[in-house]
Amino acid sequence: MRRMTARPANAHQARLLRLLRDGGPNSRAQLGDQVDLSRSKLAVEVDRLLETGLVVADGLAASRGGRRSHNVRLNPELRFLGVDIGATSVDVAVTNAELEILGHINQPMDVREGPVAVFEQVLSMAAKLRASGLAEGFDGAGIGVPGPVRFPEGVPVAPPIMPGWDGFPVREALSQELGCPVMVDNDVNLMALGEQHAGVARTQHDFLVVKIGTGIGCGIVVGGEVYRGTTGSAGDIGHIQAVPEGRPCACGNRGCLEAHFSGAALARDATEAAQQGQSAELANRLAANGGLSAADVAAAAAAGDATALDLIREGGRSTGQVIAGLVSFFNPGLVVIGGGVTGLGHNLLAAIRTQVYRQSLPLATGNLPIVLGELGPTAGVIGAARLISDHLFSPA
Amino acid sequence: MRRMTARPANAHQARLLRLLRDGGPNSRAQLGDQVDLSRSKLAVEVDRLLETGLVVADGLAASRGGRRSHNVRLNPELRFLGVDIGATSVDVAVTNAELEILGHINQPMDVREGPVAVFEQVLSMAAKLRASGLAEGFDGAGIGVPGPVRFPEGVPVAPPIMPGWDGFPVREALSQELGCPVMVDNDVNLMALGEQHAGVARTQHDFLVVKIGTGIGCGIVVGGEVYRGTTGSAGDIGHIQAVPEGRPCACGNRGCLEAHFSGAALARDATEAAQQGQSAELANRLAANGGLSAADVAAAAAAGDATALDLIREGGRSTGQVIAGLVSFFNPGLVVIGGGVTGLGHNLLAAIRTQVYRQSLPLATGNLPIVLGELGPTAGVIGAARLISDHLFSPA
DNA sequence: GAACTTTCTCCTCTGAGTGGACAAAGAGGG
DNA sequence: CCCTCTTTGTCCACTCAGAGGAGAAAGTTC
Repeated sequence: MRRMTARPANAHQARLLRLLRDGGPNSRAQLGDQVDLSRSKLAVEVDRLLETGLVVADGLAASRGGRRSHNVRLNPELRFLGVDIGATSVDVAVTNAELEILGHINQPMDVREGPVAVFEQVLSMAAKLRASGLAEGFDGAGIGVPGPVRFPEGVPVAPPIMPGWDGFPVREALSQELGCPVMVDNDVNLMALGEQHAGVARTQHDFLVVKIGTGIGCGIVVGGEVYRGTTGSAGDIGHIQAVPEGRPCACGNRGCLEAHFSGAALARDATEAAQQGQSAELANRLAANGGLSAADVAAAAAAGDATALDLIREGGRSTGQVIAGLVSFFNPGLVVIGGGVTGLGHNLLAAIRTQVYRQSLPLATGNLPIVLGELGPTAGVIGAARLISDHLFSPA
Repeated sequence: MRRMTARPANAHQARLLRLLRDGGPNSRAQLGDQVDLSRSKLAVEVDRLLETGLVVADGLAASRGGRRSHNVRLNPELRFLGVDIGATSVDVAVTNAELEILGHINQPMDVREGPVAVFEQVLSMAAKLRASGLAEGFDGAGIGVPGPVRFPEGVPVAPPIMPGWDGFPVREALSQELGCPVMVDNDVNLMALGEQHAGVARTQHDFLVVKIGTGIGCGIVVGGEVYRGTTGSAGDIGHIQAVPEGRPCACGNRGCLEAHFSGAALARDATEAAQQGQSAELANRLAANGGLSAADVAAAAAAGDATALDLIREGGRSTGQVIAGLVSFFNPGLVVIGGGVTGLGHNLLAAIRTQVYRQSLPLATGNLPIVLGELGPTAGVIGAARLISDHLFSPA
């Protein structure tokens, strides 16, 4: 199949495409209710979209008491590629234009191997999805990387945990390989977009998404739009001081949040505790696996291990301490906790909530939900698809 | 004079009014260069604005090598009232439509006396300005209060330092009294608007303004617009923890920034130091004035008093600690320090800078100016005038 | 089968906006 | 002083987006 290259010609068409993306097949009449255009003008724009092939007829809908309506929908052959590069694994997924996941692969990986090796892996994963018949090609791709990005150019800048990626033209390179438009963003921002599109943040305009994985980052959404900051490093909260004179951090300071609580820090602390004989449960797991991960701590806590629970509570306290400051400052309508450590579940959440509600003022916390993300590992790839579709479904 | 009641009829007219506000008198040709409209359309809109009386002809400009242009300008008889209510004083100013201050009064006051008493004072100050011939009436007024505001309604909510104001219909009441449109906002947000309009932040889109006065607050500007948060309490950073297990705060917690550094905290610490004989300089001033203020500390530091300097440095360190976190999170392009304690000047600034540059990552601080506000006590009233003019100069 | 609903199309009308022609007013050179 | 060039401002004809109404098409309900 030839890939679509058409783009909406004006703001109305862009608006219609997004409505069809978010609301599925729709009749002209239903679209008209949402879009504040006369029926005649609406018909003209829909017809033009049909001509471009971005939108296709989708049969007759059931009657609502009168003439049955002719539905239209986004072309079901459109395909987006969503890529979420983490510190230690990659997610690649194919979606249709309505951002439904048609196929999803996760593989372990190490970003520190550099862009060339990682790209090869991503492309072979994409090829695999294509070979399985899910897509003949891609109309657009979104990709998230675990570090700051100069967004307009789609280039990582000074990423601490991904040496070798600084200045690598991710957007340009991937666009060449795939032959389609590409947008690049920070992985946390994509997670925020994902939760906004299909998760817990669907109705929110101003919210935060705190992703606790190998590192810690925060996605910021202001007025429904992702806020990226002046140099693309907004939300980089891993190095905010959580514990004065605390543990030394790779950044050179002491007491950074990331040094006290993150997938890596938790594994380290659990290993120490096991080695010092503080927990038989953790020691057993250490012996069995030759190492400990956040998942081991979660399992131990679930099994009632007090040491594991303490580690989680202490981490939640540090995290809550930092989030409390952000809540006072930003006054969000929602805080979403996500990332690898969400396996720690409600123990973690409870510790964070306690700290935030204690430290922030009532006006800011009064009606503030603090919840776990709803989409788990798919948040990133859905956000990636959303990113590129927002780009493509905007006036040329 | 009859007050203007006209409003721009469309976005073009609003745009033109703002250009004239920010750029002063202008010819049609110059306006056309900035506005991306054909000369014919532009002429039509300018003519309509002339008809409303919002804009008036302003004679001929010098030739630029051809026919001389007919300048137009905002009606020079338009008057805005800017009111900045602080914790311990009020500023009231009159501006023209170009937001130039024509008259400015400052008087001591105590917000805790409640809205009725404060309103009376504000109205008598406004009457005084009017009586001096600066205005025959007001076309709009902006007013700032030292606490969170439900912005759309113009009503303070749960303001900690201003009991009695909770839910008081400031906008409605002032509008009735003055007979003109009124907008209400947090005093810190107005300071940010002021510095954006006429101060150090003129070219910035994303920046923070930290106001250190009786309390501490932060104005947040995102994409050129003030961000107010979900419940209007965004920027309320006074109760972020700066010192773990630090001084008890009125809010019930310990170690809040405001408990360690603010006009009130500084006066308290200086008094303690003086009483304990740590500083002869401060003790002298205490004896002379019967009390100490931030200004005394500034004077003592300027005179070389080591204790005063230490107090300032320590306060700057705490403030810098909190700002460092905000910088990591928000990645602003500029941080402005303002409010009463800016009298402490460069000693304070240096301490803040040191702490921020040490604690935040290079990508966020690399090109980040941290500067004192440029407008001093006029920032608030200019911001107030800007607030109402933004409101009036937007499509009806 | 009649009356009422809903959907969609077609046609006419309005008003925003463009762009070109032209007039007005000045600068500068020979 | 006159001619040419430049800039500014006005007028007018033309295009196109969009609104809104009439009416056809297709169903439902009684």
